[in-house]
Amino acid sequence: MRSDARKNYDHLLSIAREAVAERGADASLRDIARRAGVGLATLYRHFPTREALLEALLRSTLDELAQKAADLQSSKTSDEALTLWLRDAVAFVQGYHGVVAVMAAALEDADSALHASCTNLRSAGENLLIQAQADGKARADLDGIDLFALIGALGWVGDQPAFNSRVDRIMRVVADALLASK
Amino acid sequence: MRSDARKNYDHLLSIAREAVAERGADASLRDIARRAGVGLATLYRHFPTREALLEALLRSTLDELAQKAADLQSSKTSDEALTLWLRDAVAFVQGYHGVVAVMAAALEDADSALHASCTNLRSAGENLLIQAQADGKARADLDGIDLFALIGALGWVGDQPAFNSRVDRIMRVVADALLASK
DNA sequence: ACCTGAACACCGTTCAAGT
DNA sequence: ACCTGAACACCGTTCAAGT
Repeated sequence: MRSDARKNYDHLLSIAREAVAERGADASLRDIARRAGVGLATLYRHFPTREALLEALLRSTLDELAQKAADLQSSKTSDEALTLWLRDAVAFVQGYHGVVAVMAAALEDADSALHASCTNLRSAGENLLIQAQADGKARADLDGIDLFALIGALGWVGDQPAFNSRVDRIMRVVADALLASK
Repeated sequence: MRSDARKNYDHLLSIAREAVAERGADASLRDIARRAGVGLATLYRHFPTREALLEALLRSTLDELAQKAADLQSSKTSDEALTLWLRDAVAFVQGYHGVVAVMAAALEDADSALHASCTNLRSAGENLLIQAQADGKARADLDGIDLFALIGALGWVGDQPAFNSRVDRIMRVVADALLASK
């Protein structure tokens, strides 16, 4: 990449980070380009789709979250690991309004720029779930996608101003449900 | 209302019903007016806000759902009533993409056209929850707003194509969590 | 190789002008 | 009393033209 292009790329990404934190996953791309002082087509050149932009923004965080699952798995009991990771995953999802809907779509769309990161994340959570199930600590009738859906649902709850203050409590209810013996 | 106005009103409402069923709660108002063969300002005259349109669309269904809660309360045991009503509420929410986010906002906004219907619905569910709690059949650490949030969360799950097939299962998990003894 | 401005086809919302 | 068309300020996406 040419150095002027690199500079635009980095600057766009940092402006986009602010915009997505403020406005959520469907922040105006036009506005991001404008605030970055760059032509709109330049944004499209670097990030051909919204998913590509979000992927560049979130990849490292998503990878860390997946890594965290592996770490917990080797350092905690399976039920603790699942509970603690759920808390981390929900905390992440809370940080970016609406991003989890995009991630849910990416899970099914192999062409999405976010597909690999999301599949990786699903798989990381799935491993925790499987271990807890094998230990008889988690409900046997759920899989990794259900776990992803539950995290997404908690993200949605947190995105609603009316419910935002209740996320922690509702998350505990969900955690209890996951870890029920049924 | 003049008879030509009444005709426009009714026709707009029936077109809007189709559009919202197809496209969800943020269906294009412009498109609704166009399909109804009416000027856009005519739509705004009859329904000054999107909430006003949704209210006209959903009021009777929402009232029925609240009534259903009362019926179940007097005909079933408290835990059965809560489970059955949850199922109905989730089925409703599934029918209209994104509508539950608007309803969540309306719960907090006393000026919203949907405020009364949503408060009424929350209150109906709350009664079922309180009864079940009094019978020691439901978790004591949740209230009517939490119940509303859980229904909304299940609506969100159903709105994601990747998760849609899992709604019933996840709803059962939530129901079990609600009815846990904790 | 990279960038820009303008174009196209959409929105929601408001308002002056018509009957 | 009711309706319409046009205007305004936004979108996302694409593409010819510039350096």
